[in-house]
Amino acid sequence: MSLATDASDKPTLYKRIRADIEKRILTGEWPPGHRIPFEHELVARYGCSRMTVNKALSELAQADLIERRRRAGSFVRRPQHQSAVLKIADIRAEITALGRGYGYELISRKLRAATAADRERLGIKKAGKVVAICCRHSADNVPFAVEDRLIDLSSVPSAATADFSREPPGSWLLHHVPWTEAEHTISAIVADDRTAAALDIAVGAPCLVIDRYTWRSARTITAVRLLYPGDSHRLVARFKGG
Amino acid sequence: MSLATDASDKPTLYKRIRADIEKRILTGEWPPGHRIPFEHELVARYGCSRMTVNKALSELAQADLIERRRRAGSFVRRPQHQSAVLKIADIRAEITALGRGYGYELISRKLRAATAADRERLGIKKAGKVVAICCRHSADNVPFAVEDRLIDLSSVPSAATADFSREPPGSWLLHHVPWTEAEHTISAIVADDRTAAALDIAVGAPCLVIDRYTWRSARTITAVRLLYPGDSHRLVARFKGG
DNA sequence: TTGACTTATATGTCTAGACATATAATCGTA
DNA sequence: TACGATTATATGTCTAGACATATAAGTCAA
Repeated sequence: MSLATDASDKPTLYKRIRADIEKRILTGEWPPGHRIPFEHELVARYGCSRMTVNKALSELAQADLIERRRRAGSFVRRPQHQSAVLKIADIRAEITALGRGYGYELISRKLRAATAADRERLGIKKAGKVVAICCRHSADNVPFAVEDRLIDLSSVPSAATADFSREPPGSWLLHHVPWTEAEHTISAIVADDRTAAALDIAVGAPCLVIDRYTWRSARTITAVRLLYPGDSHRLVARFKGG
Repeated sequence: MSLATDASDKPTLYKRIRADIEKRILTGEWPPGHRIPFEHELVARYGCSRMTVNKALSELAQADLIERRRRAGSFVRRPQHQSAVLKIADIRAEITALGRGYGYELISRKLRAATAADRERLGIKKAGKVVAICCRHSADNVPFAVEDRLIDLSSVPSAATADFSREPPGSWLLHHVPWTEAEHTISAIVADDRTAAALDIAVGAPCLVIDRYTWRSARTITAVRLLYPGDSHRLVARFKGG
């Protein structure tokens, strides 16, 4: 998410070249398929060495804004409408970023041998221990989301002794577990009795559901289901053609 | 030392350096916060010039895998909170990809001067004409989603004469409008009478809502609201660190 | 017309330097 | 001890070249 045309920092030459081209692409002046000037033409125009131009173009290519073809030149890529970047922030960070007071409440925490249901949810086969956590996040004392999480202790042994009564498990994991892969499934349900009570909404009110499975090198770390009041919470996925 | 994961294509040196580092990060060998070797150390290890090492590190920085700090060195970044790639395919393509029969039905199409509500929805101030479209997508003759769309004709004049009785507006726009930015907002509602009838579900059943605003260079092109039956449709967002 | 061969050329990668600049560390002083 | 000035150093940017390589385009023969 990097190439914003930042006017704040002093622009170096290659950044200016990159920004110039980016602007022409984004405004539609150079539509998809358009051949952008050859490196040697840009060298002449900006009066710099080829490496400088090359760096600008390489970054645009890495960002999928242009496509470079040997002997043929560099071309503006077609927008790829089928993907968008969905930012799902850590809930505490999300609420804090909104300038609202973050509240956290641990509802239950159980350490147990994985049941058949646990194993299925985590996609693991061997027996082992898990931590099951249920908690609630609130913003300015209004329920924001309820979280139902399972952590595989064989993947994250230190979660057994972590103090989740103060720190939300999501934040803790973010700081204790290195790079991961994850899959999110987003759906909608209507609130049942228990959910309605936890979120302080009416039974039958819509809820947004995010199921997230996180793993590292083919090993499931945690499975979590987040329930948000559907009419008040919104997930925003920003997309920039590419 | 490092084994090439793919022996098929000949890896260049800077790509090998980048891959070596990336691997150590992804496996957790170099956890978040870990300082990776200085450029001059990598220069010594790989026996190349500093520019070659610099190119590898710059790309890793552009991909947000590492953070570079002057005088201090380069450090492994924390996983990007939870940014995920959300695949929102063109609905026709999505249904076809599932091997199901795609059905499309134009419910209404109106060309009108933008009302105050239209202008607010599109975020435009000046008066102008818009096309309002309501349509339904189905898979194997089962309602899949209803679409409620507004297109700003001052941005896309050709939409006035496009034939939306055969081709869904989403597909049409994809092929006729160049580079865009978009923002998706995902929420949940319960079906009202009209929605329930259109989707052939019960009143009060949960629905997943996607509101998408598409613009080009600060100019809104189209605003669309898609309603899916919440218990049958799911959005999947896959995420991979880096 | 078609296929095989040749050539021209734009990009891909790399070098061995250079100076700029932000800042972590150190040192000196109040 | 606290704070301001100095220094050392890693990264940031850039140059003027070099050779490699994929491939569009042209050439020629069957």
